[in-house]
Amino acid sequence: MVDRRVPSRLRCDAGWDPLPRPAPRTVRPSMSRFARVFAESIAAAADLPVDDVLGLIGAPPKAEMGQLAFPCFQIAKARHAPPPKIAAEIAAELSSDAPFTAIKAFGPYVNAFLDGAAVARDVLPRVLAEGERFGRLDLGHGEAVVVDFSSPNIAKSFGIHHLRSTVIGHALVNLFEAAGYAPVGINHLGDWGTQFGQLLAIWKTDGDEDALAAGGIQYLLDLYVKFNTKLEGEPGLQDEARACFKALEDGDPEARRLWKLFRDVSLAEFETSYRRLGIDFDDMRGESFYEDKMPAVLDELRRKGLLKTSDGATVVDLEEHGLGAALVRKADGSTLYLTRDLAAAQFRRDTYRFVRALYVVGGAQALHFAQMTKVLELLGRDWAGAVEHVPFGLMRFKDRKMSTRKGDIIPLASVLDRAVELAKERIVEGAREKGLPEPDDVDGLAETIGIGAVVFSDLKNRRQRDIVFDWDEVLSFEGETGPYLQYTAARIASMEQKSGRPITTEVDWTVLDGPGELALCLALEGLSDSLRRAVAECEPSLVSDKLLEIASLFSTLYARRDWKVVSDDEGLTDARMLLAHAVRQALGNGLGWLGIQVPDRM
RNA sequence: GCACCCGUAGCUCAGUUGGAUAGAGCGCCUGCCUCCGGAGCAGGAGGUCGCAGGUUCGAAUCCUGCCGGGUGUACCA
Repeated sequence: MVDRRVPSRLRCDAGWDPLPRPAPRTVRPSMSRFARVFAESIAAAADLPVDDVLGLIGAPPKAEMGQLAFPCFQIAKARHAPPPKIAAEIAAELSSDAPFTAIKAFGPYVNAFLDGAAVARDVLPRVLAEGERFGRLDLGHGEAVVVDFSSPNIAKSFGIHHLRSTVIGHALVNLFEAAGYAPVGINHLGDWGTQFGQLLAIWKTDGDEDALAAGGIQYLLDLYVKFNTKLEGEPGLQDEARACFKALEDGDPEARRLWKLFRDVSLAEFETSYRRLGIDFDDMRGESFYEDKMPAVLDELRRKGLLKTSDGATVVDLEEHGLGAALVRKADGSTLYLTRDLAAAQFRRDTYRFVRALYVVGGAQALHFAQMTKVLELLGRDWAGAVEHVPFGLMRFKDRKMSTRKGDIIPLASVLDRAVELAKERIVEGAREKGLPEPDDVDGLAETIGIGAVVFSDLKNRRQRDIVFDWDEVLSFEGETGPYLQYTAARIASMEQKSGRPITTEVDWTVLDGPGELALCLALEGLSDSLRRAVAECEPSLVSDKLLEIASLFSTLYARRDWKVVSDDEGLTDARMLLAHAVRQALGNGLGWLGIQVPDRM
């Protein structure tokens, strides 16, 4: 079975070096187009390569110090002069033409002040024109990237611990799509393996098809727990399980029938959760699909002299690479998940011709993927470097230790249900308090908001961190949460409806030259850069951060007494409405990439 | 033992391709609904960036060694 999250207990004497990472995906953390203009003029003034300058440009700590900064320490050192002196000299040579209003030295830095009107005139029409395409990139040129994610075990319930792989993987699929790749979302279902034998073994004594039909996956889970309980007093049961799995492998009709039944029952429940999360896989092959493709892999390994026998088992010795021994066949002749993953990797390569193959799987399995990549390398696959484990931290639980063997899991559905329930209460309450009519589709809205909260609570964290599951945090709608972002967008949608004026770019840009508007336009401009970094690092939280920044900057403006979007001044209204609309567009696009819907009211 | 991940405010986390006085959210305290939706906004208190060295004009960021937590380390997946 392939449950990617279940801890493994392989043994390996030596440690291992992480494989060299594939070539860097990006060259520079490119900045806005304005940074480039700034860099070009500095490069000319100081006689330096533009790219070197661009790499050094950053943002000053405060808005009063401008929007772009160039530190002079390095050239000062090369030219044996004090940095402030160099900065002053460069600043003196630069003219502050548009889009800059001023360029001046601040100690050892040369800082540029951008013209808010010029920035707005540049950014906002693009947002309007590009609409849903705003922020997207063409880094991938339509090349295929396969993303293996979620990959739950059949016959076990879909727990909260599956959330991480599922939402991170889903976000990555969308992010790669937005960056111009052709992603293929793959759900590598754990529908094969020795644990199926356990289920079949306990079924013999305790199985009941009516109960299965009624209880669904919960019943299978109960059986699984029952097996483990019974095993303690009856060790022979393990052999029985092995025999059952053997029968399944050999095509015993009754075993196959039951296996298919278990599979269908489980899939039905998984589909419900996937549908709620808006996830649609491109490829749902289970491990069973690769059964007949493993002999070819083993054959090739043997032909290339990579196999060794060790204690009856067949292994690829990776000791010299610090990766221990990779087991590809057990002493009893049956295969392991490494063997299946090797067959699957080859199949994916043949089928999709990917340029990157991602595995969104917990960090606990780093060794497995390192071994897999190394074996592919030894087999001479020139695409081995494209195989990439995208690890994420463990989900732990606040109060208690969770044990799948005892059936002690929090079903994902119950977390979603609770979030949706709270969202519904909030909507109804909110409508009453504000004297607004209750929305037509309260349940649909609650679903969008509740699920948005759960999904974002995961995606705002950097992938590799372990996260502690905390109901209060996952179900929070305030602060840095999905509902906060949705709410910001919903308020704007509501204004657009009320104003009744069409969004236009025929506006007086000078009314948008305040520091708040400028910061906001630069944040909007930065959305695609967050996307660039997110796909380079397989890190959705980079987009989450940018969205929070955009929403927060807009909310600050919005809350000001002296800053109303809709006013008697039609010119001002049109300009601010365009800005607000751009914010809504950016939030909608970014949240969409993260797999979160945006309602137009809440 | 060895390897990998993590260690930043009371809590949850940004910041980690070296750059200016280390930033948010939650919680706590103070304000803000005659005015576009308060799921919001503003302000305050709160920090030896795990510890100790080192490199550097400059270190939360890079290097070394420790400490703490997590994970992995051959017939489960």
